[in-house]
Amino acid sequence: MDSQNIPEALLGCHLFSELTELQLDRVRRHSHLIDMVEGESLFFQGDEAVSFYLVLSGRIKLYRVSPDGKEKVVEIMESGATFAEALMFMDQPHYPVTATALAPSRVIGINSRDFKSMLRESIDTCFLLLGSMCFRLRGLIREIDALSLDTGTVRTVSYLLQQAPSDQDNFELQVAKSVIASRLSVKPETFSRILKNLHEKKIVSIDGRNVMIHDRDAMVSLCSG
Amino acid sequence: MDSQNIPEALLGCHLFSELTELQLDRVRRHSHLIDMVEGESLFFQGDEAVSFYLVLSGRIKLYRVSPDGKEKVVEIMESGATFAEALMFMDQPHYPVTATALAPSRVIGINSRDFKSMLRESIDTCFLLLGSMCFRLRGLIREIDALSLDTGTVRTVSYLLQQAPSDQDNFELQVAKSVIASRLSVKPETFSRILKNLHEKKIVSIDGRNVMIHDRDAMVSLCSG
DNA sequence: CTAGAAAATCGATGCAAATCAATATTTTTC
DNA sequence: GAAAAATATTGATTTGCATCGATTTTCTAG
Repeated sequence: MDSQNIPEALLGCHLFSELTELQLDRVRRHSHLIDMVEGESLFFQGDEAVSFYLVLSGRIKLYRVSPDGKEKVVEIMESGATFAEALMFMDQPHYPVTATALAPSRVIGINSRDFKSMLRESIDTCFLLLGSMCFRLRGLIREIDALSLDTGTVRTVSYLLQQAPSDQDNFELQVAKSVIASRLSVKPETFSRILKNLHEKKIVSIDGRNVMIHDRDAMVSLCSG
Repeated sequence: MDSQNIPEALLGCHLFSELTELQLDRVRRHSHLIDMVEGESLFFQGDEAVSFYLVLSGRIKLYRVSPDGKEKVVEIMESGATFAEALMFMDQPHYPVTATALAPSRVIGINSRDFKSMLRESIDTCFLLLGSMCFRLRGLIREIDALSLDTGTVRTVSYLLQQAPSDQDNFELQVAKSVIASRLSVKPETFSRILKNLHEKKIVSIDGRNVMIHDRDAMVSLCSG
């Protein structure tokens, strides 16, 4: 894929849906395609934020590292998702997280400065961006809720329910358990024990990355008290 | 204060600083002044979000209630702050928190729908709003950090440092300890014990709502590992 | 296919914070 | 200024999760 194809990829993305052909072309000229191998990092926490990103394929984990080296996965971005676009509006933007590929991935990097100047000509896109930031805010509030009011088990069950296709009880974990554990703010050992416990209670079956939900009702009731 | 004075109050607020006289006037016509007594609620979690708010005086706590009735204070809004403005950009906006006055308070409620339509004519205000949402996002990420990586003691010390005027070691807690405890996601009992512990270590003195910082360095080093 | 590395699991133990229960203190109200 | 109500503190106990160390299982590269 050469950069001529970037506009097509952009077309599929909500955020660019209100742009004119001319504007899209301008975005394209200030974008670059990046192929990443597993383990490769797009940027590190604290780096100056010059671009934001759209995931075309693969999976990128966004995580924070505390002063004493502990890491916490904030989010796992999949195909179609954009990230770091909110930073455009900060005075001195620095990435608040590190972005590392969990699998071979392809992303488009878009120059923030240029995109921002273009935003001035598309109030509709501005509104889309506001909408997506609002959505993200809501997600973070939920996360805070979960961290302060729920136990690790409840967070785990919510995660499984969220991952499970609503009409199917059998599915595969898309990322390593240790990554999920970090995402849920529990240690891998604890995560393992929680899954074992759910297994013993015949609520789910776990076989490697394969998950089988046996008792959805029990899971739902676990989440709501 | 009658509603003629609303524009003046608005002028002091960052969010309205880029509006023309005409636009400000339009905001005024779709705003209403609300006086609240302590304990009165502006809206409840789940209510349809028709307005956003600017605090003129007093103090408003924003908190979430879990299905089993536990409550968690997300934020305490003080004079000059706006809140719920992000919701404007949601499809079916419902307040994600309950807003209750902690003291007699005066707020301005601004109709979201109207303000949003006006935003279309002020891209600068749009950008301000994007900036403030970005700022809020950053705050929430920090909060998640603190909840998943820090202990209650660290969160407490951070809070005290944040509340303390930088040039003064003596200050007063502005809200009830139980509210602060909820804000920090610890039980009141635990908060009390943490303060006692800090006192025993001669790091702070606590006398009722009066706080005296003795060892700022110790506090800073507690926060960074 | 196999060796080495990485990830996941398991058992034992320790610690932070919640819970339950009782008392003390401050604030409000008449 | 006393009684009532709301807040805050203290003590004893339990719970959830982290930690550490040791295996076992799964992945991956040669």
